Amino acid sequence: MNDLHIEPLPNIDELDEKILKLITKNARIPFLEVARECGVSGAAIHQRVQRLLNLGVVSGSEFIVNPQKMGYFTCAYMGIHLEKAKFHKQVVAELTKIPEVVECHYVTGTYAIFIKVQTKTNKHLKKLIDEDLQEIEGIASTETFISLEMEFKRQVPIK
Amino acid sequence: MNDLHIEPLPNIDELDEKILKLITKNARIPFLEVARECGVSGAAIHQRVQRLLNLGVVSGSEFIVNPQKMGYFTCAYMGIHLEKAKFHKQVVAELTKIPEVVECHYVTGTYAIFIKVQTKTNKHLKKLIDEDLQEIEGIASTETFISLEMEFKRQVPIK
DNA sequence: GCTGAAAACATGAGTCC
DNA sequence: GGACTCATGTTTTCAGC
Repeated sequence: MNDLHIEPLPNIDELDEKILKLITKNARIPFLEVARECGVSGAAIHQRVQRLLNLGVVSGSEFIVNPQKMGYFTCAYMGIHLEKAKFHKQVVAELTKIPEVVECHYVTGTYAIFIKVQTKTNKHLKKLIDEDLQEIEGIASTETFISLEMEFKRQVPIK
Repeated sequence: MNDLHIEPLPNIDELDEKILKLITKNARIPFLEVARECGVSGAAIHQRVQRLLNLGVVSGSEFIVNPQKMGYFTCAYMGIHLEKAKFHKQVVAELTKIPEVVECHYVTGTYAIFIKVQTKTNKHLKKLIDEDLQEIEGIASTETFISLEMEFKRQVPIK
């Protein structure tokens, strides 16, 4: 995001929506199955998906890892206070280097930065806070909200 | 999660890790390509992925929608205070019905519930707060952190 | 922007260590 | 148990409309 232009939204027709609904639930669904549902050829689906990728409407596909099965049992959100706003960029650069930080947002309000972390245990989280986060130059303080359970997670509504 | 047992972690060997690294970045990568990278047959990859699915190590696959391209320009995190803890379940049930609420966590600390919302505009967010959230029985108050920019997002580290 | 056909790939069954 | 081969159906590409 190096410019402030507002680009017009891509035209998404009903066929695109139908395709999106299917492929956002299962990235490896056979395109022929999508094609049959939509009453067009498999190649048409392939072209549409390619177009949606080119437009940036979909940014790719992922297999979703279950953190718990990988031994990451603690999930937490953290609000970060900075000493000065100008530290923002370098703090984000440092946060990027910590693999347990899985999400990072520039926010307004009480905090300057908001992150999501996944650690193996609560002890691991404590270590991350004390040894990694508090050592980053520019971070004044942090506040932690431990997620005891993720109730649900989904994507933006498609019409 | 209806029981409190701690299950042993699945055994993930180096081949599994190599596979995970590839398919979590691109769910539609040809398994034969993965196979070539790993020096095994395509069927072996297919079997391994199937096993990882059965074990729950991966919970499926998704094409990732870019909210901005769908006209959802405002992203916010919200902390929710409840009048009483016992309202928890019914509040979550109500939140589930609001499609703009894309994530919902049961948390400890300042808030009882923590959510992520995607709305088209700030005005849409205001409307959501005033007309939807504040109307839910059991919600005492909410606090909003608007994300001005998502700096990064990734999955749990795979070794 | 869609179709149809050909080459590359995914998937499942059966087989061999 | 885990990987291989083979057969069938799917994805992907591209010429043609």
